[in-house]
Amino acid sequence: MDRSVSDPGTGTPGEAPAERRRDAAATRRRLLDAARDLFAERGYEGATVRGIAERAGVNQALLFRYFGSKQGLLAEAVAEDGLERVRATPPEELFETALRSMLTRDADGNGDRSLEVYLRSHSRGEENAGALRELGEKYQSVLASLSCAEDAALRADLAMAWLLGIGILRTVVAREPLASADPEAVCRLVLGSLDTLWHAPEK
Amino acid sequence: MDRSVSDPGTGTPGEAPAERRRDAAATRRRLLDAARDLFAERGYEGATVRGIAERAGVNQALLFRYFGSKQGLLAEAVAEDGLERVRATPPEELFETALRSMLTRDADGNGDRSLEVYLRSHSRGEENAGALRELGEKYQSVLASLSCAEDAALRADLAMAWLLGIGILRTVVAREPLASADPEAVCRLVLGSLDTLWHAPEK
DNA sequence: TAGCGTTGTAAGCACGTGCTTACAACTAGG
DNA sequence: CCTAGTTGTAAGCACGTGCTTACAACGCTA
Repeated sequence: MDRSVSDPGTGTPGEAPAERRRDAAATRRRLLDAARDLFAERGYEGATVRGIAERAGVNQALLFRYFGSKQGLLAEAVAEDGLERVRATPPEELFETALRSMLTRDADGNGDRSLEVYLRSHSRGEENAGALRELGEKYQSVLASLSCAEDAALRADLAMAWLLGIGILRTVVAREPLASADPEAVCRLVLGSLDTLWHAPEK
Repeated sequence: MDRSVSDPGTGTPGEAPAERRRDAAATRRRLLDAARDLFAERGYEGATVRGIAERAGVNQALLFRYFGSKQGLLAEAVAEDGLERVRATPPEELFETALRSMLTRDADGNGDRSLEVYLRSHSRGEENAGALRELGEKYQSVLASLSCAEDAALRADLAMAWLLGIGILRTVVAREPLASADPEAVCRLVLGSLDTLWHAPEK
């Protein structure tokens, strides 16, 4: 994983590690970034290895050299981006953070696309379910901690379902008025209803 | 399959139109049914024309004779099943009806799969978005009539998002405990939170 | 500078896909 | 019975896919 590179000699010895013409670590990164974007935009099946390699500006054979398979690439991309956010966000903020990332178009290009990747990569049977399973379970356990009801896990699933559904309607169906709605307005509506979900009596 | 044949000619002349050995209308039906099921189970891209024809017990060339293309088949299947339900269900019952159909495994085989088809057929760009657009808009306009807020359409989108998200988590991710949860318990939680959604103040 | 492992490249393989075509088998109308 | 149109069938085409392989270009080390 760490494939770190040392200073090639004549390059500036400072922080900027002087562009190399042949840099395995750099092409790995480019592939990872391109994969994350394309998986989010077109789904796992819709994103082709040729497309990913092209967006990364890299020969497609290198994709298989560094990640073994398309699934391997997905697994590494999800593990890197998705799990990182879940780990770094306080539980009580996770839902709203994820919701906002779903609602914010990637104007500058970088938001967290991990949930979009998640929801669009479950297509083919259970082939790559393994890679996504861990991310889903992380979300579930964190969200479940927000309700003290006995069926907290079920409520967490329902919350995540809403997250994914909103993602679908926005990014793949492009449904109006949701797609262009003010994120604040959506947050207000969703978070209000979610409060009811968390605190509803057990039976 | 069973393609049993009765005697043509001497058959019962009553209402039952005596099975014919070559029956265009019947094979159209079989194709339509098989398509609805497979689109729901594997998604539009995951369902192959060969798979559909096989499940229907029909030569795949006939699929193209009767429906022109895979997209034509999808359009007709969605129009027949999905639109019919929206038209036949009272507005105030539509959400719960759809939710229950999402939560009820097709033990006997026939439930309404139109929403599953909807959520799993938006994959490739906007190719077949046309066929699905009408169904989505129908749901939206009916659900929007349940709230008298100015942003009723947005709230309808959010409600439908929840529906689709629950479908994803249940049928494609197979997430526990949601997948095996008691439909009644899920309905109670979701409908309660949805009530908050419909009646939340505008700002 | 010579050698050698690492990085990048081009071409292609095997397979699955949606769809077409040429033809046989059946049915209905005369 | 004969003929014409309808229904069913088998084979295949063109293309896109994930993945492999054989090879060239490069850069570090000795």
